[in-house]
Amino acid sequence: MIIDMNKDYSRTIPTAWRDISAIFAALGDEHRQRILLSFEPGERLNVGQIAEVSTLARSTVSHHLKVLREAGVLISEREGKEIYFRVNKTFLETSFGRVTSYLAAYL
Amino acid sequence: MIIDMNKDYSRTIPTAWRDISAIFAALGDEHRQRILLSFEPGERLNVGQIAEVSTLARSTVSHHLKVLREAGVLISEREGKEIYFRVNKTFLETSFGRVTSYLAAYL
DNA sequence: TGTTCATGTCGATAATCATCGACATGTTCG
DNA sequence: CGAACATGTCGATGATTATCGACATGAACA
Repeated sequence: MIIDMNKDYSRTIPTAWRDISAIFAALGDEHRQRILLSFEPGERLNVGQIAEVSTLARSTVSHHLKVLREAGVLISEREGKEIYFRVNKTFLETSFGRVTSYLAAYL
Repeated sequence: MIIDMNKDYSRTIPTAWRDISAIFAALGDEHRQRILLSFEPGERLNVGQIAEVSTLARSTVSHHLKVLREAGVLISEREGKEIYFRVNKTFLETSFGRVTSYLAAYL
């Protein structure tokens, strides 16, 4: 049974890292961290609310929210005129869990 | 007793996120991910060995290793002419652990 | 000491990303 | 339908980062 061969740099990134790499990239930015951390447990915030407490222009916040959503960190759902964001806690937990397991087993 | 006030964007990033934000930034890059993943458990690699399996110039690899070292992901130790890198597994485990705990408690 | 080898650093250029205001889209409601 | 509002998108500009080759540093060893 073949396990991941290390040493060959061009091999595919292991499954455990697929999701997490987008998360890393998304959360490598401080503005996006602050956006994530501005959520309270179970809370939903719309773009206006997030932009309001931010120091950035609304369109810039919108951009960061897109990055966070595409990485799976946040989930968006339209509600009338507004679009509410919430933390994808389950996804984050399983992703970090997978990475922690991979770390323990293979690094 | 005051806990972290959310909603105020300019507040300081919580302690659990201090270390991890540099890790996120460091591991947001695919080249740096591949470097990390090229280590086998307990293995130590020198710059030449890492550069050899990489597609990048040696000086570029050196740059990425610096980023990884400054983020605490890798530890370097000189041994004669060579400088060996190894994964800072303990640091990564505790950092990911803290984030997982914070995630469970506050998001 | 001087040569060789491994690595770090520097400076220039290229590539990527962040930021903004203006405009487009889509929703509500009169 | 048309006005008002919330959000997304676009294009331009500025800022940050990646990348490389050339050179500097530091260790081993004849």
